[in-house]
Amino acid sequence: MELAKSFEPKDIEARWYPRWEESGYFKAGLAPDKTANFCILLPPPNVTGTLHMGHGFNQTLMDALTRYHRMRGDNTLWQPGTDHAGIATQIVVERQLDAQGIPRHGLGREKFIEKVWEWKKYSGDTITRQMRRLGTSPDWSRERFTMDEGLSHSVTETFVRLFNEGLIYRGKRLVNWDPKLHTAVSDLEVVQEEEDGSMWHIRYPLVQPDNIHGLTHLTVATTRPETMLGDVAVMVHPEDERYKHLIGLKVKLPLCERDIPIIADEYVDKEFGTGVVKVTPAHDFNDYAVGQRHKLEMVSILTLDAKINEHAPKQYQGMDRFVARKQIVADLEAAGVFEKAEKHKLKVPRGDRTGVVIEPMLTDQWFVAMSKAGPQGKSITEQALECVASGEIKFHPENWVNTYNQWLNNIQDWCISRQLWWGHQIPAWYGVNGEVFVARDEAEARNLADKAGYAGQLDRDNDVLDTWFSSALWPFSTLDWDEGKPFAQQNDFVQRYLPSSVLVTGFDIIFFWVARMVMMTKHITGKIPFRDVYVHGLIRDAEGQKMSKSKGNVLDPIDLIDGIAIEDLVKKRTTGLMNPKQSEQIEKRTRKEFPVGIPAFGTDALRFTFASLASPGRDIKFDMQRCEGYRNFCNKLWNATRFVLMNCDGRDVGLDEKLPLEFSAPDKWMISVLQQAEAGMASHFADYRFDMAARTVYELVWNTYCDWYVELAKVQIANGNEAQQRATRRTLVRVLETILRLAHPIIPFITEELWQSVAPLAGKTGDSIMMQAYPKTDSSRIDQDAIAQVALLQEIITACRSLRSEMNLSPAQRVPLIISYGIAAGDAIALNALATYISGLAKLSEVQIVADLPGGDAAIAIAGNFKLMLKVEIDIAAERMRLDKEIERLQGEVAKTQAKLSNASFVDRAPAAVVEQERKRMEGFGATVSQLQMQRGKLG
RNA sequence: GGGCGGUUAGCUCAGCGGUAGAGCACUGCCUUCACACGGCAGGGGUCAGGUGUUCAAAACACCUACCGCCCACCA
Repeated sequence: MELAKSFEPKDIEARWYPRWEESGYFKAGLAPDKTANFCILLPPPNVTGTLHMGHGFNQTLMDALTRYHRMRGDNTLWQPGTDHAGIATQIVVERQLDAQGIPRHGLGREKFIEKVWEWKKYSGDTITRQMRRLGTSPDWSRERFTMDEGLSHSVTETFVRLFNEGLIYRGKRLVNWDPKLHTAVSDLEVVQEEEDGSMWHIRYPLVQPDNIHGLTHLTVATTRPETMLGDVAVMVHPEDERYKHLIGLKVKLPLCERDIPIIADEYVDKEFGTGVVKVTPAHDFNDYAVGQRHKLEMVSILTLDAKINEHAPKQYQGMDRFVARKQIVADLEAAGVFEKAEKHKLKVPRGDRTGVVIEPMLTDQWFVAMSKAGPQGKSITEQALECVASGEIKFHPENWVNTYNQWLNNIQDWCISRQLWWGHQIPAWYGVNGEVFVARDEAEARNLADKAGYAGQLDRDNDVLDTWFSSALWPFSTLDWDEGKPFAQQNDFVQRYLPSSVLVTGFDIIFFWVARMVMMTKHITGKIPFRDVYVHGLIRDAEGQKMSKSKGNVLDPIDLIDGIAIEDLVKKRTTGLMNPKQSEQIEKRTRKEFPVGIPAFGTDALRFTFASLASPGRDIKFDMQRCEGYRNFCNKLWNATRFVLMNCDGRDVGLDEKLPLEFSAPDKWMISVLQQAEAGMASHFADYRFDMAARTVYELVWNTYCDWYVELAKVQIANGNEAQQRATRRTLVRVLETILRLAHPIIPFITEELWQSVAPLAGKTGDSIMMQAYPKTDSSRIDQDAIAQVALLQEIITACRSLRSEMNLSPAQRVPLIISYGIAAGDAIALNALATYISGLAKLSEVQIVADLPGGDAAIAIAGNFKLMLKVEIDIAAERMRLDKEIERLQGEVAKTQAKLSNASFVDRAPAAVVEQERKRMEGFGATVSQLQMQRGKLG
């Protein structure tokens, strides 16, 4: 069976994935003989559509780890699943219904949820199909969804337990309200953006005359004049000389004609604005706190869709908040109490999903008490901080601990109720008089009600939980944790895989998800959710921009795998836009960036790209050219294998251990470098340095194996005796087989395909590379002598090739080389052993080894202790110049090392090895310079 | 206001105390019997600036400039 001339990934991928999956290779083993466990939780993708590049990146890294540990022989579980993503999914489905002219409310809750489940099926299937295309190897038989029965059970149990522990409570609080979605959102779902606005100065007339300073009014400054309709006081700093005598008096609230008190509060900054602040407790978080302190009334003046309500003067009722703002400013002006408007930059809170301005709104909501001590005597926040402080949970890179701690140390209670339809309905039932019964189901609620002496009707809370509430339970809910049992009595999977080994995630969800998993898992199970948190950067486009539909710069990982024609790409990017006006610009940009579309790179090339981009840092610019480079790399590996098979298949590759083997220095060198690469891979995987792992493989395959070893092996096969040829073929095959296993976690498809042909020649049996042992380094096979010999060989060959190139010799033209070993006659023997290699790789007609170079004009180079002379006609003037240049460069080096060595404190204080190294360098440079100068002298 | 990153070859980025590196791009030569998705040889950098620490700094410390991100209740 012969390999195709170049690597064509498509068929290979289509063939291997189903075979792996059907063979059950992805299944989490519970082999009793395996003691080490490895587990990764897939951050469940939202069922809002399809996977994007970020997922592809994240999943590639996890799959590499999973395959690595599986090959190492660990009991390995990669736990897959998807997230119902409450708000996000509801928005997607609503938008679809909208397009069909069906309003959500018209449909009714039950029907709507049916529609969402239909969508969930579609999206979930798409996601798992995409993951399969990426070659990921999670245990699909354990796939979970956050709204599965089992996981929903965990949600209810957790909610009830936290409620009973007093860690979940309900209350009327000021919360972030999204007037478009009609739901409360958490602090994290609000983004503060700096925008241009105005600061309006408004005069509030004093009710009583000011006998001391003779003021007639107080001027307040506000960025939101419409909220004045809900003002219940104005406040000043208690020590403010301008106003302190007015404290306790009243001002008249313009437009409303209410009298409101002047109060004193330290919160006021005397230097800012006018030093007088209006107080609107129902529509501002600061004012809410002030209101609490001063026991002020709360006047809510907005409806849930942010229109002015009945608590405001008639003329404003029903007006949208921004319309009302304009009207109010105009009315204030007319009333003569408007002083001025100044330009002002302010932070505007917007909903992260809708982009509309968030309104602080007084509503009944459920909260998790973040800082209240639970039954363990500590708050869940304290517990979460301790898990990291104690080192039980480690962040990689470490500095993310700061971010984590900082957030937890400033945390507010978590608003977990959402006024949505899609999600886990809150397990609380209400009596007609406001009685609250939190229970697992209605029967239990009834029971509680009976005990409390309430026999009336029970209505379940309509709200659902924040989607992150169920995500926070992911580490144990997916393992079928049984809330009724202690850890020791939990099932085998919990025993093995809680905590999991590592969480692989982007830094954007440290707060949303990572911290909350730690809090909830620790509180409910007593265990940490994972030992390591590997935090990676976020994939951006080639310009560093976030990829988003509205920017039209989204790339689909599948399009990089299969390729996509430009017309299709344009269509994909311009359909379904929220703002169709962007279409033209997006099309223009897309055509400019991808004039001919995207070629098919294949999964392996994409995965290799992801791995090599995984350097620690924040932004990762995705450059398609890199992908192309790694596609080329795959092709290189493919062709190297082709070469090996052409030379070894059907030949004696040393399978018979009784036959003699004669290993050369290059063979031993290759095996040595392989050991070093194996050690490198182990440490790179341990450190989550996928970039380094990819680089190690790249260099091993391309620079070491292909560029040097294969070329040297050609010489050995052509010139060696039987035992040497056998050893060469054996080394070629076995090193290649090992390389394939080393690379498999990153590039699974090509390595599997090639391994099938290479493995038998290497004496390996097995159905799949993914079930083979991962190569482990054996330092006893590192041969320093061979390494030194090949280094010299490379130096000589490179020097010859440089000379050839400088002489403008055609690669086909074979010329004679003379090497002088000078005074060290012993080196002649070593040289003799290398002569055939030099001749072969430097395209020489012959290699003469002599004590001293003959006279005559020729091209000269120095390598190690040897002088090399190419016997060719030379342009004497050019050769003089070349030598002068080289001498000059080397003299610079000599001067530099000389300066170092003549520095007494360097010689005294630097480690001896460093000094010795410098000395050697200088000697080397010095010797080379004098040799070259001699030659230069001959040229006159 | 607090915190965290970044600034290294034209581009994208490694390196994070001991001779400035890779990939891509660029130049020259080559259809050499694995690979033109290739081979060989090259050009290209006062490692943002400054001050320290050190025998030695791209790397460590401090400061400055610019870029970026996260958190935070200045109306």
